[in-house]
Amino acid sequence: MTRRNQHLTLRDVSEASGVSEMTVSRVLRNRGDVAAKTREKVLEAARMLGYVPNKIAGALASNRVNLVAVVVPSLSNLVFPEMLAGVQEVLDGTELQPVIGATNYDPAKEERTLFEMLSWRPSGVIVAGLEHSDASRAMLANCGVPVVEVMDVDGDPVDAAVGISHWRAGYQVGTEIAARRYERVAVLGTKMDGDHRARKRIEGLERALSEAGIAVVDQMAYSGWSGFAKGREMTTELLARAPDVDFLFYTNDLTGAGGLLYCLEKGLDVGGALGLAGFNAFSLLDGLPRRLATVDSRRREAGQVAARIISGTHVFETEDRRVELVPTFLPGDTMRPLPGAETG
Amino acid sequence: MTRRNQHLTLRDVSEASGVSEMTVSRVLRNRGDVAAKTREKVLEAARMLGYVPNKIAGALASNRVNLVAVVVPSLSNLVFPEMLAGVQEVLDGTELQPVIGATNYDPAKEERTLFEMLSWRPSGVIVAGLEHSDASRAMLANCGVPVVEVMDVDGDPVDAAVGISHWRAGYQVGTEIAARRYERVAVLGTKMDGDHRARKRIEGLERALSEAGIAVVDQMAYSGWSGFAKGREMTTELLARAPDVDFLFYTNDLTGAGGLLYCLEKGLDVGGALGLAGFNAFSLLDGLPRRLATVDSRRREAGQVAARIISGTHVFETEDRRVELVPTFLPGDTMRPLPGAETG
DNA sequence: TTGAAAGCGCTAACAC
DNA sequence: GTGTTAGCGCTTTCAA
Repeated sequence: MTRRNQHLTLRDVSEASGVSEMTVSRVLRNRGDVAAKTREKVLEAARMLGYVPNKIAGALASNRVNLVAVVVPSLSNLVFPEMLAGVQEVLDGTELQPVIGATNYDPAKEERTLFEMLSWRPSGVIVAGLEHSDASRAMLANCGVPVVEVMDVDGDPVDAAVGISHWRAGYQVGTEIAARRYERVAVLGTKMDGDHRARKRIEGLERALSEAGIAVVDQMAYSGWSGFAKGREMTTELLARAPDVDFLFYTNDLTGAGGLLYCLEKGLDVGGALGLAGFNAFSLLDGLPRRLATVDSRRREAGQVAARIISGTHVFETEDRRVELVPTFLPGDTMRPLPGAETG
Repeated sequence: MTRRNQHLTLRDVSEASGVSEMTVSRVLRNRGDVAAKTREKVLEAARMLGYVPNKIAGALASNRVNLVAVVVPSLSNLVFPEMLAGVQEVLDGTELQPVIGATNYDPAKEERTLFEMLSWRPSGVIVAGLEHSDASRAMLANCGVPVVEVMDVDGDPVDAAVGISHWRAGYQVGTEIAARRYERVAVLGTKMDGDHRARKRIEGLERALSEAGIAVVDQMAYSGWSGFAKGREMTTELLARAPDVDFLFYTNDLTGAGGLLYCLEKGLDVGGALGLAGFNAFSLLDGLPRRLATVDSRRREAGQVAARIISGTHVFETEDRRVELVPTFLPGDTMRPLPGAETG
């Protein structure tokens, strides 16, 4: 063996089939006109040998890479896999392939991941959020391919942006709370610096409440991972120190569900005197004892649209390459009815 | 502009710094001896220009690719992101980068994804499960890099395998059920053909039960996505048609949690006359009204070990390149105590 | 310590 | 319809 490595090359297929490398290449890419008989010979040889093309060489020669870089903070938070599912769904109908990287909510890690991915010269970049380091923004601005910032539109996109406005979603929840005459609202959120979307939701909520003359009477943040237990803990603690609150807004459905379970156990009048709301509309949670009020943040669609933008099949309606999706408020069973609404 | 594309090349950096391309390359890779002054000039020029190296050309020239292909059935099922977290955690300490692909539990899609990924000549492959099409197995066997099949060891690995034995995990649950004198067990599982691990758990469970002379009195499978609602539905239906069952085994914690909530609402004697168990030990669910009996399937560790195998830092104890992790049974509060056990 | 030449495996462009 | 030639941007190798 004098071969540099164990991989087969076009040349091997060429020799095995008695067809020139170039024609072999054409067959394997379904390009140009190749005689049916030649094609057969080539495919047969390739199959027999178990030839796997070398995309690296192909990409270098053609200056085309069918990879789309997708950068998310985390895969453990379900919202990101759900967005990715939307991306994959759309890209599956194209030649493009997603390459996924996680940053752990760390801007420096994001910067490194982007650099690494851009050095593979992808055909597009999808990145969660609008907040990035200056260096990251510079890379994105200069990478020469479409860049879509997803799951948020509150800010200044480098190129395109797709998602809901978390600020407005929070604002809407605030108006719904106010309309239902809740008056002493507490916010149970996250301590994570990197979670800009949760922060924006809270800001929107606070604005709506303050416009309605309602106070946020208490606020609590946790660090670490979201789960039922965290929602329980926070709720226990919060109700202990502010027993007169009448509404609990959780920035996340999972902690909200934990809080809901806790409140039900304690026999609190959930959906009546005490209102509860989460955020994200995780379908996983359908089937809780009560449907938690929540907001569908439309992350799957965000992924779909982002993928369409990258693949060039999206038509922008506005000229600023921003696609604002409309979040859906779902009152569930944990907020009292609007005053004046009919009751069955 | 006569440039083919907008990307900067080593040559640009070379010209800007007045240093040969070769030396620029050395500086940018921290290779060989370069005078401190030269190094400075080069780094300065690269930074000023915003040079991003072209890994495609680099990989072709060096025949080295720092990518690890990771192929999983789904990202929506939390077990896979959790395994991926383990992979990422370990690879973060190396030069290697994971590239993730999802197959949607479809062997044909898996085959295509593997082919696609292998054509990028990764340094290693991590793939979930031991069941693959013949073509997939052939590709894996011949790809010339380490291949780790994760999250299962019941079968014949192509190369290395890391994970728990789902059969034995199921068997263990069965012995725990038998030891607690439950006698009429029902299994609530999945219809998905591709979910071999769930199937193996059920088989192990059935074996343990039959050895103990216990019948599986009913079985039910759902299709589609796992969530609380599915657990509720199945439980409702099952208890209607087999009201005398005394144990419900769910192949999945999420459906198990739905069932648990349902049974509690109905006032059933959960943890006493009626036993319940799920599988996977999702920490997200800590904080349910009762801790659901479950089994930790150690998927994060599986990812970690797989990544260590790929990066060459794992030392095998046996010679068959199989690492069997031991699942942990967690009785929670939904199974009655062992007979003869002390009660507080 | 630095540079020049050759070539990685493929495809674009053009010739036949 | 098929083959030939050149070269993608980098790294390996060897020479200075």
